[in-house]
Amino acid sequence: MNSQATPRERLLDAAGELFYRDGVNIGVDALCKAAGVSKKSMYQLFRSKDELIAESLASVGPSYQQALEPGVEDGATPRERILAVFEKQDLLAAGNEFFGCPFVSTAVELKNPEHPGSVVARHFKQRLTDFFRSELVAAGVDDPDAMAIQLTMAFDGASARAVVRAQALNGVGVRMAAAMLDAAGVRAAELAGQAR
Amino acid sequence: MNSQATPRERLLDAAGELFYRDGVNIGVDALCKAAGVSKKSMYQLFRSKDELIAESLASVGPSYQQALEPGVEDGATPRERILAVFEKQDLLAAGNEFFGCPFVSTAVELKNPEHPGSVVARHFKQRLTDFFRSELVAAGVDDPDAMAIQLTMAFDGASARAVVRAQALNGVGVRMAAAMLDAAGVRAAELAGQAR
DNA sequence: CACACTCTAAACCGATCGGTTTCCAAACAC
DNA sequence: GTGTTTGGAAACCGATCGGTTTAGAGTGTG
Repeated sequence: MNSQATPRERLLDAAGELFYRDGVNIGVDALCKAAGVSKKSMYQLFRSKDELIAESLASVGPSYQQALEPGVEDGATPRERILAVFEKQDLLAAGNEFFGCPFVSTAVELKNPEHPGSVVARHFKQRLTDFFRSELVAAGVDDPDAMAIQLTMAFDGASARAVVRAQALNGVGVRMAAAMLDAAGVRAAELAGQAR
Repeated sequence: MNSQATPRERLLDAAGELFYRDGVNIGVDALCKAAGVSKKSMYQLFRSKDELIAESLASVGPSYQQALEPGVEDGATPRERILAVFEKQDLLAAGNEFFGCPFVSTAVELKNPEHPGSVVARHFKQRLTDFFRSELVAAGVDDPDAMAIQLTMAFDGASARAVVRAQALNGVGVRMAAAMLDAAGVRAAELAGQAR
């Protein structure tokens, strides 16, 4: 295992997984047991369970983002780069370990928008919208702000569908995004922001 | 209050509200206290808390649906009837008592798709898709099934946005649905399934 | 060696969890 | 009147909640 990782790393890893899989209401005893860390250590490293929720969400955030967004070096078109996000979501949702977007799920479970975990969730959702927006600007669409918001909503709606139906998406998210890009004039053939 | 309602009705009402506002992890003690019903009565009326979750969700379902969907007698066009759903969602999300679609929230919190509450959630989400589909058929769109699914995802994505951002939607959901209808050729002027 | 530091294991705290039981008052039957 | 039923108040059950504390093993450093 990762027994040689520091207690903090083990806690953040276990928390990221268990809060996602079982919900934020899982007990700290089970959490510490899974992480192989004593409660004393946990409460030395984190002020409270709420803080651990927020920090673990912030720690899984970048990797979740990296799992969705294509790397900067990928020379694909904006359309392809945007659709790649929905294709990766399609893959994630097809697994039986999918419980929705961790940021949305956490915000939904916490209910309180001022909870530190909700603040982290808000931040990472904005980053996805920002990614869409920058690609849409490169594609030269008319209203990249509105379109980026709509793509984010399509993304979260697809997530919700996979959770509620407990089924794979089978491309419905990808096709929805593709239809939206079609309607906005972001064709497959055209290159990023360039004529011909 | 509704003290003259039966204990069952009081329980379902209180459960529908508290499970939504505080999450399904709220305790049965708090629930019974809010309903003015003893735990003994509750466990005579419902086999378990899980069953109460499912039955209360099923009991609020129709009213939530009725709050969103226009009545059958409303002589509006399919486009207007579909957009009316998003406009009512916009109103709901503007209130400070909005915590997302109760069906999606419950499914997300329960995690287990076989939980009776998850089954109820699945059922009511399908009914919204069915409503969209029947309107799209009336509007004569090419692929009403796919479009109904996409509108449902737009709806749930808008819900997620309102929750994560803890803000009103300010029409972003309505505009997204309108854009989708535009792209599908469901114009404001045309009447239901009739050539001019 | 002694000392300091970090860490786990586990007991402990009061509160609450889902669920059961006892007791008793009010409402009903006849 | 005497039953019977309904249902609320509250005690009770073992388990778990978030959080604190004690004890002691392990790992340095000097």
